[in-house]
Formats: sequence, structure tokens, C-alpha cells
Amino acid sequence: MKFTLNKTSQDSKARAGTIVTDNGIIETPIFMPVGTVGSVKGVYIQDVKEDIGAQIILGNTYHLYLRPGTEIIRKAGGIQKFNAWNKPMLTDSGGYQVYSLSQTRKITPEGVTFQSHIDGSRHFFSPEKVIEIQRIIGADIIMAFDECAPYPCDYDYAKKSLDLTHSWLQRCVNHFKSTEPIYNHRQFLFPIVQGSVYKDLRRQSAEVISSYEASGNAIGGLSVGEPVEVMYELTDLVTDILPQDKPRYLMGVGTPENILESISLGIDMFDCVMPTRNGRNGMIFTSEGIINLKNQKWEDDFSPLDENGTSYVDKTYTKAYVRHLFKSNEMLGPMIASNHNLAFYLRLVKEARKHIIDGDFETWKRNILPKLTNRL
RNA sequence: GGGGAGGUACCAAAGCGGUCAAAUGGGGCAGACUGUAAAUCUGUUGGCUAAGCCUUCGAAGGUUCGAAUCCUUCUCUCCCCA
Repeated sequence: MKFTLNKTSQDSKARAGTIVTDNGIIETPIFMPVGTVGSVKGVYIQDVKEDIGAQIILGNTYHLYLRPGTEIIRKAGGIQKFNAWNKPMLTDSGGYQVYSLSQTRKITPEGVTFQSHIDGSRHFFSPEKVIEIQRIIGADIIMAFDECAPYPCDYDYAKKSLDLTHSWLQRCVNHFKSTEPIYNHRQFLFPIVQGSVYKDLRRQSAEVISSYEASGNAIGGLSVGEPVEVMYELTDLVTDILPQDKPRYLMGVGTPENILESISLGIDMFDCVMPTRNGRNGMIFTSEGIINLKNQKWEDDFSPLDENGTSYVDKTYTKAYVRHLFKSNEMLGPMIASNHNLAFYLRLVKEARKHIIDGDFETWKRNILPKLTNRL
């Protein structure tokens, strides 16, 4: 994997770069649509590719391991073939499920025992096993197995959790180095900075992670409920330490505003369920502001979904019509909203990249921000 | 014409003497959602000068300290038989 920095801003840490993988090129900053079980929920892969213009999408180790299971994915020839995406993919390690499924799992130094959310069956994930599964899934970028600490989280827990994440990282790296890709493209392992909301822990973690000289580095454990200022402050602190010449991935972030602010702090890669999940629930991000399509005010608004949108759904459908679809529980409503939101996100980072290259990113950001947060 | 069942809030439907401004669904209105246990979840849904008060359970009378609940008449709907 090759990362080239094309341009760095003068007045912030924003950067424009290019990642080259065996399955394709990724121009950063980039937003990666989340496709947990191998599907970007409610959106045709053709549209993810062409209309939305995604360059890389996510999959999830825990979910794909449970269903359809590694053997099916191996037989399919890897996840990119299985879901017909055929382009770069990234798999999360299941570290986030350690957090979100906290009711049904048990953490030990050796690994995590999970209960499947599907049938309650028990499974064990170790760093080694997670690497093995990700080899079989076959994403271009794979993630280290970490513990995403909850928020709030006391210092002692955060410190122990961080030590655990670091020891798991060493085991992930060892196992990664001792195994080979199964398909005919290379894979790259990204370690993850943790440390909850504690600056010294974050600093320490960023240093440990940097020492691995990985192809790219991630920041996890943020946007789990802490105030956004805290998230920005910690991101800022961590990007000062992480290598300049490697892509930085802020996991699980965020709102359009979060993304632009984090780009200023030196982040190159993002993923978030927000455009798809909120889209499914009737919320769309538009060039004029945020719209809750279920609200009565759109009942007879026959203007395009987004006058300035780039997706074909934006001018094909009216707000009133998509509202009607939501009120009628038609699956087409969530599909259109998801398509729109993803296109909006991808266009946002594309514009950000353009303005970084043009040298006016901060000015552009200041001008566009009020519209991004405006509630219509 | 005879027999039976029933009319409760936007809809459906509980309630059958006080703890009922009235369960529960649905619908409506609004909010939430950040490495997806989510096409999900939460709040709210008679009025007001609002820890209280007022008007509501087909209509009108009545019994009772007290009625959506009991009685009388009227009215409307549905079902069965002719």
C-alpha cells in the first residue's frame, strides 16, 4: 500500500493524499460507507460505486464471521467478490462489538468471549483469530483487535484497557506477519490508538502505535458519548504524534461537521453509520441543511430532495414524495435517503479535498459549516 | 315483522359503581441515532389562568355521597330468522 501526500494546508493540518491498493486507488480525505454484513444497507452496490462514488467500503469481522461464516466467504473468493464490489475494502476487527455488545461478552487478557446476537451461541475472539478471520474475509485494510472503552470510563479502567489493546496489537502484528493473504491482493494492518479521554494515555498510545510503522493508523474509542470538544482535542493531540506520511483513520466519525473539523486536525479517513442509519430513519443531510423527512412541513413540498445534490435521487424525487414513502413504511424511502446521504458525504469529502489542493480549505469550511448544521 | 349484539378519545378496542381524562394497539405529532444487536428506539396525543380546575365514554332524563359503568325512554349500527 502506497500513501502519497498531494498537498498539506498552510493554515491547518488538513491534507490531501492518495492511497494505492491492489484493488484500487483511494483519494483522501475519504469517507467510507459502512457495510457491516457485506452490504451497504439499502443501497445497490452499483450505486455505491457510480452514483455515490465511494472508493472504499467497510465490512465487519464479527458480523461476517457469524454470518455467512468464513467458509462461504472463502469459497466466494473473498468479500469483494462475494458482494460484487470488487474494489478496496476495510474490515473492522470486532473491537467495536466488544463495546456495543458489552452485555453479552467477557474480556480476558487472552481475548473476548462473545455471545452471538443472532442465536446466543458462544464464540471466542483472540487477536490471532481476528487476524485469521480477516485474512479469509480478504479486505485490503484490516484492523487490529482492540477494546473500545466505554464513556464515561475511569482512569484505572482506561489504563488497563489501553494496556490490553497494546498487548493485543503486538499479537495481531505477530500473527499478521506470520500469515499470508489468501487472495491475490495484499492486505495491510492498521493499529488503533485508544486511551479513552485521558490525554497522557492517548499520547502514550499514539507513541506506541507509531512505533509499529504500520501502513496506516487509526484512532478509536472516540464519538462514544464524550463532548465533541474533547474528541477534537484528543484527535488534535494524537495526529501531532502519528506519522505524517501514513494515512490516519478516525473510526466511527461522524457528522458532516465532525468530518470537516477532523480533516483540519489531520485525519484522512472516516467511516460512520450516520448517513445510512439516519437516512433509514428519515433524516437527510442536504446542501441547505438537515431535514427530518417525517415532519409534517414536507407534506406538500414538491421541490427536489436536494436542489444541489449530485445523486440521481436528488432531482428524481421530491421531498413530499419521499416523506410519503416514509409515512407509508415503504422500503424505497430508506433506500432513497441512504443513497442521498452517502452521495452527500462523498461529495463533501471530495470538495474538501479539492479545497485543500486549492489552498482555501479553511475558508471554504467556515462558509459551508452553517449550512451543514442548519436544521430545516 | 321476530330475535340477538352493540354504540368509549383520530381509528380499533379494554373498562362494567369510586383508585377513570379512561388500559392496549394503530394512526398522528415531535425527538434521538457517530468503527450498525437499529427499515430502530423514546416522548407525546381532550381543554385550561396547569402540583389544580373544566368538559368528555350515542342522546335525554333518573338512581346514588359518587355513573363510561345501574334504571327509563329515544336514537343509530351490525348479525340471524321471516
